[in-house]
Parts: sequence; structure tokens; C-alpha cells
Amino acid sequence: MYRTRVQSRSSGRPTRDDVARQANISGATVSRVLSGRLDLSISPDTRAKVLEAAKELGYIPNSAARALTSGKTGIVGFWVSLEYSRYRAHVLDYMRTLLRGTDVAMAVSDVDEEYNFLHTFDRALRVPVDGIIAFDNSASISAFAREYDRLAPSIPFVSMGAYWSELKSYVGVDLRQGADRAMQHLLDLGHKQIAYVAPWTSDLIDSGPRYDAYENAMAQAGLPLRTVAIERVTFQHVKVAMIELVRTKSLPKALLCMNDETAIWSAQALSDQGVKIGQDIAIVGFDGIDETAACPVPITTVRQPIEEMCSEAWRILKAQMADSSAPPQQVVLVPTLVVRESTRGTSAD
Amino acid sequence: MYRTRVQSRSSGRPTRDDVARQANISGATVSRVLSGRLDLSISPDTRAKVLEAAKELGYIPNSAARALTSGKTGIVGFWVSLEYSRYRAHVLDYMRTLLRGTDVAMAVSDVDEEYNFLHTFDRALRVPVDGIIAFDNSASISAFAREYDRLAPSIPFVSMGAYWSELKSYVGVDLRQGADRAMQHLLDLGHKQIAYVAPWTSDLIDSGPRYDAYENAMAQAGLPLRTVAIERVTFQHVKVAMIELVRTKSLPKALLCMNDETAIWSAQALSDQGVKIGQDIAIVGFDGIDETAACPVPITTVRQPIEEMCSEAWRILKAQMADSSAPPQQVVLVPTLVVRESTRGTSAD
DNA sequence: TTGTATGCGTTATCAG
DNA sequence: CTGATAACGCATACAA
Repeated sequence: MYRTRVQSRSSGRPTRDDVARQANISGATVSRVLSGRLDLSISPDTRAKVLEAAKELGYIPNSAARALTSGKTGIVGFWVSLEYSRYRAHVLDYMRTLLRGTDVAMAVSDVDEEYNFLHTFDRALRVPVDGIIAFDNSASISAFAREYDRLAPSIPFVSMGAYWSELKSYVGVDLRQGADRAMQHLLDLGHKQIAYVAPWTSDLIDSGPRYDAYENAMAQAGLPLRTVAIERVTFQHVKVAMIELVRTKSLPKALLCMNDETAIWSAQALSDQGVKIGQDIAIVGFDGIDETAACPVPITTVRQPIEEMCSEAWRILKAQMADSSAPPQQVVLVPTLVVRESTRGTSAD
Repeated sequence: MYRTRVQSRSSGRPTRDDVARQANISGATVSRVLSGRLDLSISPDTRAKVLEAAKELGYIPNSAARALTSGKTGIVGFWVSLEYSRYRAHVLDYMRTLLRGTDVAMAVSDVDEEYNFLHTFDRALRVPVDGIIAFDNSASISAFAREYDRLAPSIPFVSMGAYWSELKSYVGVDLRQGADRAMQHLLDLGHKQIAYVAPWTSDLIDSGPRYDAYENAMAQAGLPLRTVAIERVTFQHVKVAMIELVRTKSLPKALLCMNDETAIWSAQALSDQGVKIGQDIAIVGFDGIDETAACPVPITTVRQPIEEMCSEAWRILKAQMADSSAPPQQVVLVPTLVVRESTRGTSAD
């Protein structure tokens, strides 16, 4: 039997037509067989021939070519900041379990980096995707949503998390409401000396939904504002700040921490200083990472609805991918206040 | 002036030729201008025209088409398990800072999922990349390396981390040597009752470099082996195991934990039971995540050389991408034993 | 059921 | 310096 073994020159990889030659049929038929489509009728015989030839040659479709002609890539982009954070890592973890059951591949792009350093989405946009889910990037998300029609007018896009743009589809998490509840909880406990803890480098120190809720609640209650700025969210920096509070005898009776790490480390640092968590001081965190439950004194936190957020975002993205002319869908989720020991036994003053 | 505004039908996005029409020049010239290449000479005038037209139309080159003809994508794939782990998240973080300075985009693919669930690399391979760095997947990495010549014969590939395949380029981390040092440390302290702690679900419970080192050192010292199996690496499960040890009064004098999380949680659970860490018991972890230093009693750990590992892998990948016929480069790094309080004051028996 | 032919949006070669 | 034009590898409308 005559067999052509010449493979295409450029990539060194066998192409569709190599398979076709090997199987003695046309390239189109190879495409049909390998397309996996059931509405195409192919004789069992040729199907077998194609499959065998493809296997023998180790044929893998060229994704670029496929994307070029079909306009589809089978990839969804997940845009997120890869800067280390437990919460983000958990979201990433959940997102992957969600997409595992589907037939799309997930490509994670570090987008905050992209935007903050270069003010362009060039790199992230380089990855050819059928749709984009963007998570929790205040600046970059709104920038992208604004330029969307210019940058990627045809790519379904949904943002999720605490920041979103009204312009496109999103699954928002209303941190403001979560923070309101947390403040209400502290106020109900009778607290008056409540401080807000956040890194001063972020724009969160005196703005954003958490701070707004804090400021508003304090103002309503006629209480004075108090901000504790930490250098960055690391144990060392949080510790420095806490030690300073104790040293200067200016420790508040309650701390509203901008995230769980800050809360956990504050608790630990204070505990080391002899401060009794949940007794001498109340502590509240944000996000609801598992570790808050595992602390010596479990910490009250405003839990983000990770599962629901991801599921909804994926549901919406699927809908948009199925019909990209469909109107944007917008849903807002509310985080849950999880009350634990760190605010339970507190004696108010 | 006559202007054609018809845009290409399929994607809704303007194409190179739309720009060409707009600027009244040929498509080829548009390509040249936008290629960014300096060795091509173009009159300042036409360059300006092209740039303006491109800007006005909001033209973005189609990455699939570009990849198809050039054979390059400007993307490197980072293959890693996205299952939550602090160590992995740290590696991810460092990798992004490394690639931030370059002009390649990083696309992260969840590869453990890919291989373990489907036994194929179809999804990960779908993302068109110029090179691949694979991190810490024992099963999937060796499977891929084995099938490499069939699956992606032309894509530069380097694996890094504790598992690698001799077949391709890699930056290995010799956990065995790190574990040897840890065991030596414990033995030097005079310990005799040393147990190895790992999840029984993993294949790490009685194999792998950590366990091998443990087994070997114990055998050399003529000491009996002891394994503490935990259900999974979560605080709850570790706690259950530790409580059981205390309850049955069978607590060893030293624990070699398969990772830092396990070590931290063991320490915490035992501490809650009144066991004095670093005194009643010695604890050693693996990986070297920051949290080990921030524990009430800082924990001794075998620190992975994240920075060096990533840098080396990237250096090698770059070399392979520049010349894909270059021979594989293989380097092995040795982790560092970081001694802290958790093993310092221990009284041996 | 299968083959032929065309086009997808670029890059790159080769003339002009 | 610039314009045709031939790949690139594949999907699909149209024929057979």
C-alpha cells in the first residue's frame, strides 16, 4: 500500500491533510470526523480509517487555524490578579472545579498586573478566547468595560466580585451591605471605639464599600472615626501596627479589618501581647476564608459567596456565548455575616 | 474624501485590510507598520497614516491569524494544579512577577485536573503557546513528558518543582535532600520517636522523596517507623488526627509533616490541647511558606527555592524558545532547612 | 456519504 | 519604500 509520510514543514506537526493522505480520503472528511459533530453522517468505515490515521500520526488540530476559520477557540479567559491572596486562590480553585465539568479550557491571565503596569490589555487579549470572566479588579475592570467596544466588541464578557461596571454583564458582591451588617453587629454589641484597619497603600484606606459602610455607621451612631493603617498585608506589618497600638495604649475595642488575613494576623499579634480576643477586643474580617474558623479564637467574618458568584458568572457567560447579542445580565449577591467567638463575648464599653 | 466603512463580517472586528482601505495603502504595509519591526523601512508619512487609521478603527490584530502564519503566539503556558495550596499560589505569584518584565503573556492552565480526570492534555494544549513551564505535577508531568514527542514535539517544555522527567528540560527541587537534612536535624537533637504526617489519600503517605528520606534516616538510626495519616490537608482533619494522638497518649516526640499547612495546623491543634510546641514536641514542615514564621511558635521548615526555581525555568525556556533544537537543560536545586523555635528547645528522650 | 473549492486574517517573499 | 500574492491549517458551503 502506498503511503505518503511527508509532514508539513513549518511546525513539524502533522496537519489535517497529512492525516487525509494517510487515510486516503479528503481533508474535509478528516475535519468532519474529528469535529465530533453528530449531525454529520459519516460511514463507519471511513471514520475508523480517519481515527486510525490520526492516531498513528499523532495528529493534533492546530488551534490557531481552527480558531481562525471557526471563530471559536474553546477557551474561556479568567482574568484575575495573581498577586497572592488566599481569597483569590480559593476563587481560582472553585472556578476550575466549575469548568472541569465542561468542555472549555480555562486560561488564567494576570490582569491587574497588565493594567497597572502598562495601562493596556494587550497581553491578556493575546490569548484567544471565546469569553472572559474578570474577577475583582476595580481599576482594570472598569477601564476594560469602558474600552470594551473598541478592544473586544465581540467577546462575551462578565465581571464578578466586589467591583463591576454597569456597562456590561456582572455578578457583583455587595460588600457595602456585608460591611453594613458587620458594623450593625458591632454596634449592637454596644461598641463605641471601632477602628477600620487597612493598608494605606491601597485605595481602600479611606474609600470603597467597606470603608463607606464603616464611616456611615459611625456617623449615624455619632461615633468618632479611627483608621489604623498598615504598611502591607503581611504578618510582620500587621504585627508592627498592633504592637504600636498596645504600646501607645490606644487600642480600640473593636477592629473592622479589610480582609481576613489582616483580621487573623491582628488577632494573633494582639494575642501575643496578652490581649484577649473576643473579650478585650472584637475583631471582624472580610472574605470568609477557612482559616478564620481555625484560629485559636474563631473570627467573625463577612463571607463572600464564592460558589454562587462563580456559578452565576459562568451561567451568564455561557448565555452570552450562545447568543452574543443577548442583553447583559446583571446580578448582585450579598455576602453573609458569620458571627464567631472573636465578637461574641466582647464586653462593650 | 472617499471612505469605505465596511467591516469584515465574521467577527465584527476590523481587519488589517479595513485599516489598509482606511489609510489608502496596501494591507502588506499595514502589517509592516504594525509588526513593530525596526528593520523594515517605512516612510514616516505612511506610518502615520496607518497608525491613525488603526487607531480610528480600533484595530486589534487577530491573534489566531497571526499565530497561524507566524507560528508564534507570544504566550507561554504555565501548567499547574489550581487546587488550593499556599505554596502553589506563591509560585504563581512569583511567576507572574517574573514574566511581567517580559513581552510574553502568561496563560495559566489547570493541568492536574486535565490529566487526572480525563487522562489527556487536550484542554491545556488548546491554548496556543510558544512554550510551556509545568509545575509540580508528578503524574501529569511524567505522562506529558512521555507523550511529548507525539503531543507537542515542537513546543519548548520545561518542568520545575519536586517532580520531573529526565526526558526533557527541568529545574528540579531535590526534596529528598531537603528531607534528609530535616531528619538529620531531628536526629541530632536526639529524637527517637519521630512520626511522618501526610494525607493517606495522596501517594505521599508511604512514598516520595519526603517519606523515603524519613524511612531511610529512621532505618539508619535503627528507629521504628511511625506514620500519622490525616484525611485531607484541612485544619479540621489535622485537628482530628492530633486530638486522637493526644487522647490515646501516643503522641510522638517529633513530627515530620509533608507540608507547612499540615505542620502549622498540627502545631495549633496540639497547642490547643496543652502540648508545648518546641518543648513537648518538635515539628517540621515543608515548603517554607511565610506563615511558618508567623506562628505563635515559629515552625522549622524545608524551604523551597521559589525564586531561583522560577527564574531558572524561565531562563531555560527562553533558551529553548530561541533555539528549539538546543539540547535539554537540567538543573537540580536543593531546598534549605530553616530552623526555628518549633525544633529548637525540644528536649529529646 | 464524500470531495472540491473558498475564505478566515496574517506574515513574508518577491517583484516593482 | 510599497504592493501583489502565496502560504498557514482548518471549517464549511456547495457539488457530486
